[in-house]
Amino acid sequence: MAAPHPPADVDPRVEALVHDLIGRVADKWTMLVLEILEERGELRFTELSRSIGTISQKMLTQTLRHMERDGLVIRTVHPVVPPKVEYRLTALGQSLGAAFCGVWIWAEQNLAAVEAARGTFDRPAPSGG
Amino acid sequence: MAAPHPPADVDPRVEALVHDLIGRVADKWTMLVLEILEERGELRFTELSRSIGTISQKMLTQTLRHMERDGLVIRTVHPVVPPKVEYRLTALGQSLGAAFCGVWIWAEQNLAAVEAARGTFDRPAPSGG
DNA sequence: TGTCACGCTCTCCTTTTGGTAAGTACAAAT
DNA sequence: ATTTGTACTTACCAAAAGGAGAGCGTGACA
Repeated sequence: MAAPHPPADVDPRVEALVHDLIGRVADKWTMLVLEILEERGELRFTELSRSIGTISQKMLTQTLRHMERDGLVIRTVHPVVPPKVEYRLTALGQSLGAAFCGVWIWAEQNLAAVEAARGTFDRPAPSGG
Repeated sequence: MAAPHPPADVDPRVEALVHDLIGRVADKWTMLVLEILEERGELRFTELSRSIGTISQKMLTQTLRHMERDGLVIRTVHPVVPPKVEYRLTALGQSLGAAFCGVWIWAEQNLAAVEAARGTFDRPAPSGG
């Protein structure tokens, strides 16, 4: 009998690596960049920056570098002045975007439920008085 | 016609809330707890702690409290001594676990690809010399 | 009497995260 | 000569994350 959901890791080394990878990839900024690039195709640095809205240059650069290193995005530098650099997803990046799709959908569908739960939790304990 | 992947948010407020929720829920420890509770059902605090292995008491408590607040886990306190507290997923927690399933699978399937990409990226730039 | 177990909670400390602001290179426009 | 625009990079600083370890309450057990 297999586990119902995650295909049970037989190898603990693999499990550790997967956990590590998840920790790296399940990052707020990474997920945002992934989503935007998936929707809009190829974008320049500042376009990306404006699309996200709240990210600092530093974090965007850092996030994009990590994603490039992990093989999720392709960085194309056009040797012009002023500089022009474009980013787009690799096939790997697209597949990760697709994998996260379920989480986006979950978040959209269950936003109200989470907020309701928080409301209940935060309310001063009704101790039947 | 729906968008191919993430069902395009019409409402920017919803989008912002979703981003916030994602940021909260796509946390390393949350994902680990979710996975373990999904696989093993109801567990006590120390069982959970041992299952994860590398988490500190402080972080486990904190993670579980957040998850409880968000309606992802149920915390059952048995009034015995020494204390006995059990945690299990709510339906909401289970659905989130299912949503993350795709990400676990992606990580398992693409671990090698990511490592290969890193190797290439980290290698001293081959400048055709 | 003393120890142990459990599930915290608290304090102290280090590491990491992330924002702001300034600097850089250079061509075209003014 | 000065300004503008792009895509960074660096230095500095504040806040948050997160680990280590002590303390707590208390009943069973030695």
